[in-house]
Amino acid sequence: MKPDLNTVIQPLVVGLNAVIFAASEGELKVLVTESLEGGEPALPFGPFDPSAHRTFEIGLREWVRGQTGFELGYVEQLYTFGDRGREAPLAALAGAQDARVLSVGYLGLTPDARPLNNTDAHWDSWTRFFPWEDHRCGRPPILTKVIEPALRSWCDEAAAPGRRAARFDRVRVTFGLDGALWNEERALDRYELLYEAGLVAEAGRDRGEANTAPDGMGVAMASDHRRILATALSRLRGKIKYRPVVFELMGDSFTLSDLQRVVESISGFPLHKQNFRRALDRAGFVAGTGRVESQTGGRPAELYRYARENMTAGTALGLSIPRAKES
Amino acid sequence: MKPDLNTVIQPLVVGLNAVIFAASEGELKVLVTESLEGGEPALPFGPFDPSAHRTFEIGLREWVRGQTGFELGYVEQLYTFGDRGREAPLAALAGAQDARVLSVGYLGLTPDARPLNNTDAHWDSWTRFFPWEDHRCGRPPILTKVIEPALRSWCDEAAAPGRRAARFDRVRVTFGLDGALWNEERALDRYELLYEAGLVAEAGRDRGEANTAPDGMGVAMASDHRRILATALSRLRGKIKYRPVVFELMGDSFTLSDLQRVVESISGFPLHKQNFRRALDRAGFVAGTGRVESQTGGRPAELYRYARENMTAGTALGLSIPRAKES
DNA sequence: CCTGAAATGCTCATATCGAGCATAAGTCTG
DNA sequence: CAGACTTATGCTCGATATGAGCATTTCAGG
Repeated sequence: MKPDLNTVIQPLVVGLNAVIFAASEGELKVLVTESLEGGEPALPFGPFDPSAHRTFEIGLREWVRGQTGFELGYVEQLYTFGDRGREAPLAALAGAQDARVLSVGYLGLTPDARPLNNTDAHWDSWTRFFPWEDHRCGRPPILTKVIEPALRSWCDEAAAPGRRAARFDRVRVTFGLDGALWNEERALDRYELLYEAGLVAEAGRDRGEANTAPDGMGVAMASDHRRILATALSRLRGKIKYRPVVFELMGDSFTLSDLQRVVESISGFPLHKQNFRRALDRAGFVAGTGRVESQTGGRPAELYRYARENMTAGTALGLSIPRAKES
Repeated sequence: MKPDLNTVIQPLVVGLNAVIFAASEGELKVLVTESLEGGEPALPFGPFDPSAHRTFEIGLREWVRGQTGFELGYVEQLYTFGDRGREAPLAALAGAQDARVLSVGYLGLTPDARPLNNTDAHWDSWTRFFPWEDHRCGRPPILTKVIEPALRSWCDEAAAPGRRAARFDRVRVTFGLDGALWNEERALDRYELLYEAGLVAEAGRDRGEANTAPDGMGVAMASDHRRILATALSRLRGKIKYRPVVFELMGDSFTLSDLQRVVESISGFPLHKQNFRRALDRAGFVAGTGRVESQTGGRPAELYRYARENMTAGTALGLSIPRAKES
């Protein structure tokens, strides 16, 4: 159990992958770049330069500032991805075919999706990549029409009856079939299951086989970037429930409906408006500014701001997400 | 925003640090090794060999199996630690002074703390490293007598009044002073704050300065291992609330009091026995076996087992932790 | 001025939580 | 061997939170 470090100095490439979220017009957007060869959109990737950066986080912030000109608010490490096989496209691109690529994934939040200059990156709604995760207007048809039947037959493909049952149980819980509840935080599990079942384009691509993914299963991303994005979405969906991180996505002042729309866009579910407000009220997260926003189409809404000063009271630290009835 | 991988091929050393928890006699134990030079206990460290292991997790499981002879149940990635400065002790030991050491921290759970053969590792209660985190017999005296006064004067040391207030707010929330609640999941925040305030021995050591830590502040660990352990404890404390991971620490059958003692040992708080049982009941986590355990000192307790089959029902996936009244 | 749209205020049944009382079934002690 | 002690287990009760929906307010536009 003694460290034996000499044996592990190897060609390793370490980079940072950032999932940077912003909100604009009540939609959660993610920063993606379309420039990579192969035509697949990718997450921004930044080299980690050990000699220049004392910590990952400092490296990330600096690189984002340099590339996009804006400052990241909240930053959190997601996961370190190091499976063999994931590196092929990137390593080849860098002329380092034999290197193993590790990437440390980070989640970053920033208040507004300001236009980006001098880059090939742009803001894109996450729903483009995970259409089955957006239940704001009811259960997405793709779930019922395509995914469920495909997953059920994937279960039946398993050889042993025991494995069939195990597969089905997993499908049942992750996708909320047959009475189980859909848990929005399981976005990563769902993506991984779809990948295993060959229902997303990356599955065939990574094995060098034909694409078995049905239409409408969202846009594939380079390397394992869609998995990283799913990790970020799952993390964010969980996090907003016990930390007031949504406010990192809001501007200085916002209406409660704005805030609700952003939370709905994150969680992928419609919320019960009155109960959402009651929960906000109880938590003391927001304070009215007195000013109003009149461009609402109805009664003007009061503008609120994040009540940072109340945050130290520290009873409840998260948002409650009171789901509205289905559909 | 294009990847520029050539610049990042550098002397990087990547290893795995495992925080392996087990429960014995109702106490949460962690696997530590005392063999490193310097005399400080350390977490088990395993090299990550990219050519041998397809994924981190496979590498970790194999290495733990080889070193200790037991199988890890639940495994979860914690965090990737890569701050400059953390590597000095390890890198020097490996004769690679100029290398940057990254380590991917993992949390592993295993049912029983079986004796270890052929290693210098042993099981140790986590309370040895974080005495201020154990509130099972009331608020630890060290908090009131040593930590609180020291932190308050650390706040006063700040130059600007604004910084003083900011420091104090942070102390207040993390340590639950002046009406704020103690949140057991903030174990990492508390350790980091104590480190910043120079109240743990690692703080002075890492800066090459004199030790300013008071007595009774727990045992220091090599490198940043105590921080990694704090990360693991925080993660585990959070996790048991929304995933039934405690059962990975229990044997095949156990009494409800056994289970409660383990949860109390993890969370560091006494639980309300009846409410704990009610919550277990509602969740359907356990099923009676009919057998009883008579060595309880009182009325014999029924032996229960983890009801894995109910887990797929999937309404509530975590344990509720009904705290008992303070002291 | 009337109507539609959204914001905001309030009520009610139900589920959950924290706390404590009561009873059961063993061991230990004199 | 009875009574004390210890731990397990069952049950109740009030306070609080949650899900759902009704009612009212306040604007823009015709």
